[in-house]
Amino acid sequence: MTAQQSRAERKEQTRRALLDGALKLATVHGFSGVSLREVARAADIVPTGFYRHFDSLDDLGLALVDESTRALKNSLRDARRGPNATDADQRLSVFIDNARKNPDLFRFVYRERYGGAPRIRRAIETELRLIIAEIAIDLSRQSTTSDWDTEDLEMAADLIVSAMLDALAAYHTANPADQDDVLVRARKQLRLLLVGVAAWRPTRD
Amino acid sequence: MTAQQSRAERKEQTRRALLDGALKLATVHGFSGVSLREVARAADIVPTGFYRHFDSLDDLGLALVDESTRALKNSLRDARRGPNATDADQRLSVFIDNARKNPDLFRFVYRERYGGAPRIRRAIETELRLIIAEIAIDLSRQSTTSDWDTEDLEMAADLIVSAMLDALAAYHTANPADQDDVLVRARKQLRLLLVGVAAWRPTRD
DNA sequence: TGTACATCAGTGAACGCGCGTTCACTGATGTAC
DNA sequence: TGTACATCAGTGAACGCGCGTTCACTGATGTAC
Repeated sequence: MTAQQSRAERKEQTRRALLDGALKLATVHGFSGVSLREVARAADIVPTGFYRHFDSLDDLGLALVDESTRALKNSLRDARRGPNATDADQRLSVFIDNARKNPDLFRFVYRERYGGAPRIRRAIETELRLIIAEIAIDLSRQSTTSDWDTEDLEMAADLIVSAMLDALAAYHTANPADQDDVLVRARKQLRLLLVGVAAWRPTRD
Repeated sequence: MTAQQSRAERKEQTRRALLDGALKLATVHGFSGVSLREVARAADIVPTGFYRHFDSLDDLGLALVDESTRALKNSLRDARRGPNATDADQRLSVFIDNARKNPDLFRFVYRERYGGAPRIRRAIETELRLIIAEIAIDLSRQSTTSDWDTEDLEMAADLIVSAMLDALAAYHTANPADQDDVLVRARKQLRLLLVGVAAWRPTRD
């Protein structure tokens, strides 16, 4: 071996370039508007070289689902574990700061959640359900939810996750001058949701 | 004039067939995955005939934004005006019943809201803002919101609209056996939101 | 360390296909007189 | 009511283009001895 990088290392680099290129292109016209040839071009390989890395664009999309939902999960965990994690405003700030570091990944989640191809939509829905379950467990530690069952905890967690994704979408859409307003609104929304959780009582129906 | 229908009437019929065909095709791979030729085929005209009705697929898409957001607005109005409109559960039932009558139209709204082409996304966002403003006015009539300003009313209305769209998406995705569970959850979510609105207090920040 | 062979990431030509759009057209519907 | 002309929804051929996928290939990297 004479090169600085092994064959495997360079293959991995190309794979990353394909993933990054596809993610970037997906922000323009959505993932289903991305072509294999475009992605190959972005990664500086010939179209046929794509197949050394993925069986199809759909497969690459599923890899992006993995990466993007992992990033989302980690950001939400961070938000719950950071300093002052008991303060909803602080939590939102940590989450948004994280999301800002890799906007394309987060955009991928909320865009493809409903807008994508069936396989990708389903994969995202599955991952979101896991994230929701995690947040539900977190909610169950609050004193006001001691008599809630799992289903109710998840319905509240679902509301929180969707609201955060919507807030992120609004944040990305707003022009820079309005982004602070979007954050203020998102903060109020999160507070309203938590107030709702504190006041809501399960009913028998 | 010898025919049963005037030229204008038949043109209008073809236009409808184009809109309906495009809407149906959009449920499969999203509106940006729909081709002009497919749409023409669905309406039983030759591809070039399309241009007698729309300048481009994007223009047809904007017409669909109009129709779908109008349907959404009307359903939400219905829900607020029906019998027992003071009962959140009743409201949700009316809304879902309406939505069930034309699932493709409502699906178009939540899919293209984030997943669509830029012009379409922007058009939907504009229409949703109007709907949110309408609901905000409605919220302002509740006694608990007497000291809220417009911005706060809209942040709550925003939360309600997004939650309803998410609930609809979940409803459409669920297999028939689970759809009732989805409705139960949506009902609880709406109640939680309204409890939140009743308990939330504007803060000065 | 040197040689012979295997692996395999990326190449490049070629294919058939559906796409959006142009253009000149047809023939039924509509209008003026 | 009848005739002559205008309108215009839909036609059909043609175009150049980017697409996904096949295939046999090259040459650098890796491995066995």
